[in-house]
Amino acid sequence: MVATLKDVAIRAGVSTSAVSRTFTDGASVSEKMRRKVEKAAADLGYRPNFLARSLTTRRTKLIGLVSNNFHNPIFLEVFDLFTRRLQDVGLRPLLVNLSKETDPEHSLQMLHQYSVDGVIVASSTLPPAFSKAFRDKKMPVVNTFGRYSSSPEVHVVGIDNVEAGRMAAQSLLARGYKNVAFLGGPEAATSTQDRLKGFREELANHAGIQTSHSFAEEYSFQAGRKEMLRLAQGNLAEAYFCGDDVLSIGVLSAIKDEGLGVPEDIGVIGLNDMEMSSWESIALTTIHQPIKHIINSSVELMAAMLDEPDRYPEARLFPCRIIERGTLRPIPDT
Amino acid sequence: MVATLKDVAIRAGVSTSAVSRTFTDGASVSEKMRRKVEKAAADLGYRPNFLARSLTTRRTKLIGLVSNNFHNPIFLEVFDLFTRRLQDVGLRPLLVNLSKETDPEHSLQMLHQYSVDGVIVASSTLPPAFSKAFRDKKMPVVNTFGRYSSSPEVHVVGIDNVEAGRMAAQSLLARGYKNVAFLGGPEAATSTQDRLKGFREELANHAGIQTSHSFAEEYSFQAGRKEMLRLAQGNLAEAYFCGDDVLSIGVLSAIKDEGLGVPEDIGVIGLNDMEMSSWESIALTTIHQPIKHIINSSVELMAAMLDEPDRYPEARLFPCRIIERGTLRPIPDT
DNA sequence: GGATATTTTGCAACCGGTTGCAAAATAAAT
DNA sequence: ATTTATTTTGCAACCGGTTGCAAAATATCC
Repeated sequence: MVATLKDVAIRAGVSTSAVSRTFTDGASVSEKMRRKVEKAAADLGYRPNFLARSLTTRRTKLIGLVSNNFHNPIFLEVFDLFTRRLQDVGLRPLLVNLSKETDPEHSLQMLHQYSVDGVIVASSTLPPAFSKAFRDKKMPVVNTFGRYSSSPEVHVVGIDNVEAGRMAAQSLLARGYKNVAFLGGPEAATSTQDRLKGFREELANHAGIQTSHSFAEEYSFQAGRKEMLRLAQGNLAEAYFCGDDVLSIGVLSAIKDEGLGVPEDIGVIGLNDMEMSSWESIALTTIHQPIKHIINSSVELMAAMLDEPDRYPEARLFPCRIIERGTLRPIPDT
Repeated sequence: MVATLKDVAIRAGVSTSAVSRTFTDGASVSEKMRRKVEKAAADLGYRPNFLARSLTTRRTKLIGLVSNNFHNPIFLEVFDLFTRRLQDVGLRPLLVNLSKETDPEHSLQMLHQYSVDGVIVASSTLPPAFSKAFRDKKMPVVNTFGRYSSSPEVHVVGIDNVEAGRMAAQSLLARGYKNVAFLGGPEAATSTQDRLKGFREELANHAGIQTSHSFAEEYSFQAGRKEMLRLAQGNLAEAYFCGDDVLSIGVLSAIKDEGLGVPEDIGVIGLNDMEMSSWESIALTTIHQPIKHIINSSVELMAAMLDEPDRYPEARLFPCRIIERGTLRPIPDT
C-alpha cells in the first residue's frame, strides 16, 4: 500500500540500488538518474523507511531520553529544550520515565532492543551506576546534570555543584547571615551531596557561623514544604539554601504559613532559576543554572559521540550566577 | 559483537525459525526445543531486535506523542502519566515537540518514516486538521484534550469544554457575581472557543448579568498576567473565569500587583486543577479535569486501535467537578 | 579515433528477523 | 504394528532497505 524502494525502482525503470543512492547523501548518482528517480518517488509519495535502513546502516537516530524527574517544573523546560534541540540535529527522543524504577536493567534492555544510537540520562538523582550501565553496554551516554567526579567513564554535562554550594554560602555570608542552613533534596542524590559539601566547606572558612542541614524526600514542592514545617517545630535558621527552586517554593509556602516574612524574618535562596521563580508573586533569589547551554551542549556532545563512539569521556561544566530577586535581604553597605 | 538470532541458532544447533519461534508468543515450539534455545540465548545474552522484527510484523510498538504545550506545568503531569501508562502496556513514546510548527507535514512524515504504530496528539491548541492529517495517512490517532464535535473522524478523549464553561458560569452565578468575564487561552484553540461558548450560553439564561471576554496569547503564566494587567487599565469585572490554571495564576499575580485582593475584590476560577493549584500559597478554586482518567483512557483506546485500526471513531468525555479553594467568595446562605 | 582514467550503474549478498508451507517427528486411534 | 491425525521443525522467501564489487558508460588525454 505505501510505496517502497522497489516500487520506485520499477516505476523509474532502474535498479533498486540507484533509488537507494539518490536517497543517500554522498552516494554516487548522475544528475540524470537523480531526476528520474526523484520524479518517480514524488509520483508515488515515497519516503525511505528509517527502520529498514537502520538495519544495515546501524544508525537509528533514536536517542533514549531517560529521566525520573516528573514532579519538578523545571523538567518541563528541560524536556522542551531537549526535544527541540534533538529535532534540530535530526535525532528523535524516545522518552523513558524511570520514576518508580531503581533497576536500570529493564530500560537498558528495552533501549538496546530499539537500537537507540545513544542515551541521555537527564537527572541528578539517578545513581551514577545507572549511566555506567549503559556505558558498559557500549552505548554512547551523556549524563546531563550528573556528577562528574564520581563516574569519569561517562560524559557529564552540568554545573559544578560543589562550587554552586560555595556560591550560595558566599551570598549568605555577604548579606551578614550568621546562622544558615541547607535544605537539600534527596540525601542520596549526588547533586544534594555536592551542594552541601561546597556549602559547608565555604562556611568553615569563616568564624562564628552557625550551620545545619536536612533533606527533603524528593525535589518537589510538597517535600520542601513538609521539611520546612518540620523544621519550624524547633529553632529556625536565619536563612536557608534550598537544594532546588521547587523546594524553595515549598519552603516559602511553609514560612508563610508559620506567619513569618521573607526576607525580613527568614531568607531563602534556591538553585536553578526555573521560569516560575521569576513570577512576580514568587520572586525567588536563586542561583541560575544555565540549562539552555547545558542542554545544547549535551545534544552537541551526543551528536559528536555518534561519529566517534570511543571518544574520551569529558565533563562539561558551566558557571552559575546569582539572580537577585526578593527572598534574601540586601547586601549591607560597607 | 552483539548476539543475533543466527548466533543463537548455531549455538543451539537448530534452525533460525526455531529460535524465532521461542521468542514469539503463541508460536509452536516443543518444551524441549524451547529449553535448548533459551539456554543458548541466555549464554549469549541474546535479545531480539525490535526494529528488525517490525519489518515483517509491521508493529513497532512505537507511539508518536506529539504536543506543543511545553510551557504549561500541567503538561509535565501529562507527560508523566502518558509515559508511565504507555510503558505499562508495552508501548514506547516517541516525543515530538511542535512548539513552533504550524505545518503538520514534517512531523507527519517523520513519524511515518519511523513506522509508529499510532499517534497521540496531546493538545487542545493544535487545530483539528492536524489530527486529521494523521488519520488521512491511515495512522491510528487519538486526540487527547481535543474537540469532539469538530473532527468526528478522529478519536477524541477529554472533557466537554462547552459543559465546563457552563459549569464555570453556574458557580459564579451561585456566588452572586453579577459582572463576570472569561479570560481565555489562544482564541484559535478549540478549548478556548468551547469554554467561552458554554460560559456565555449559560449566562444568557439569566437576566441582569453583565459579561465580557478576552484572550491571552497562549496558555502560560506570563500571557495570563499580561492580559489581566491590560484589562486593569479599564473597568474590571467582579470575577474571572480563566481558560486554564496557569493562566489563572498569572491573573492572580496581576491582581495582586494592582493592589487588589482575592476573593474580596475579585474572584477567580480556573480549569484543570493542576498540582500547583493546590499549593497553599495559591489555593486556586478551579474546575478539575480528570487528566489521569483521560490519559489512561487515551492509552487504552490507542492499544485497542492497534488491534482494530478501522475502529469506528468515538469521543470519550469525562465529567469535571469544581474544586473549592480560596479564590471565589463563598456561596451566600439562602 | 583509440587508449586510459573516472564515474555511474546493476548484481547479489546482506542487515536481523518472521512465516507459509511441506517434510519429519510424535501422538492417537484402530 | 499400522494407519491416521497432530504437532514440531526446517527450508526458503520475504520485510525494506544498503553496499562492495565488477561491468558498463562517460569523460579525458594524446
